[in-house]
Amino acid sequence: MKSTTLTRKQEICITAARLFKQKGYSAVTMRDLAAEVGVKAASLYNHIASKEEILNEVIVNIAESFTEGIQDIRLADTKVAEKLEAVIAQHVHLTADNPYGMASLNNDWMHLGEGKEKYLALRSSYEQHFREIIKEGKAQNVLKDIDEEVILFSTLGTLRNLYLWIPKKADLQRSKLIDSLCETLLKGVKTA
Amino acid sequence: MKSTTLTRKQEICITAARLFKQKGYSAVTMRDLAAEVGVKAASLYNHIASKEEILNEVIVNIAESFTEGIQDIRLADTKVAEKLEAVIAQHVHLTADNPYGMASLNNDWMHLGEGKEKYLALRSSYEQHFREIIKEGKAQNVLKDIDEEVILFSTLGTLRNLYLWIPKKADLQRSKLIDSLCETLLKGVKTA
DNA sequence: AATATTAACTAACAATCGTTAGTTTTACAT
DNA sequence: ATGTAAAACTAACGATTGTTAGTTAATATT
Repeated sequence: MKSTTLTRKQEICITAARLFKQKGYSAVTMRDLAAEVGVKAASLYNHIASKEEILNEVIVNIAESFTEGIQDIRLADTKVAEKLEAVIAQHVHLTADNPYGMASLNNDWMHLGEGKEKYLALRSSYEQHFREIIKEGKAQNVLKDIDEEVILFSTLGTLRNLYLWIPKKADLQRSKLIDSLCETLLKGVKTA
Repeated sequence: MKSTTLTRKQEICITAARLFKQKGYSAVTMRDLAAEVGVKAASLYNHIASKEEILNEVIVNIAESFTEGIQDIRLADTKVAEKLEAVIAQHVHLTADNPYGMASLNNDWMHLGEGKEKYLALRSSYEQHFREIIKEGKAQNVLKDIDEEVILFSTLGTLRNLYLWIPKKADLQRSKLIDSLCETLLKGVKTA
């Protein structure tokens, strides 16, 4: 049943993510969502088990992409500087592909039920991989001797907010954006 | 009636901000809030007019502090580099003084009713002042020729997330944090 | 001590919430 | 054409929402 056209369930989840970004998970009712899909609320339950399952669907997939991606980057046989650029590039790409989902991931993860532990584990793992790359950079003297946590959260802080302005700057090409972010985010922490 | 001890209304708003950070405005019920204050839900209405008024109280005050602050910074008779550092320092101070309120400001402003326009105007004004400082910096060749919007949102992205990790790093002194952030955020965009 | 004000309480309201049950329509394979 | 399964519908449920009404206890003022 793999198809190029969207499953109804996928359509529901994509629409839900867009609404979640606008008002937050708790403020979006199943009737809101149904109206946006063009259907009555009860009909949604032919495709999904609960409101919470939608949130899971929206968040966990992205979280997995991020964590798997940064793991590959970290283990790759490349220089630290390239790894850092690759992390930034991954953030731009995944965010541009799904800015609404990123909003949910950032703001509504606490409303996950069963999946919350899994999400938190993925996020923790992501941050740990990032930290290790930074440590490697400092050990090789590629990065300045700035507090690791400051580097980590300063960089992540910017990257996690990408979802807020990538949609506004549709004209801004990804490659240009990645270059600018590398310049802005990395020049302050690199030694050379 | 000015007093050093907290008004009951202030206590309610402070408690509310803490809950809003944990679960978001929509997911916090008046009964949740009342229980946390140690009172029944109906009693809250002896001090506040509505749930929405609490959100207004929480958000608009901070937004005003930010906008007034950056206006003073911009108009001050100091070098651009010092202005940028002052902006970062203000963010650290206001966030450390009220991390819960900052969370509401970032995530729940869309649930403002009557006060939403005012908030949006304040935010727009804040960003405009920031942009002007950046323009000044580029004109004086203090800042590199990077897209203004990238500089603005990259820096703001980090600063707006401060509320998430300042509470976790209580040991990290403000002055040290400000120095690290100036180094991390500004070295990438400054010419020298 | 008597009075007025503040702030707590109980009880309940209308509205809306996520969700379920039961039924009808739609679409497709035979 | 007929039968079957997917997906839409209407109606309603119990729970919870923000809020109001009416009342009582505590505090301050006279």
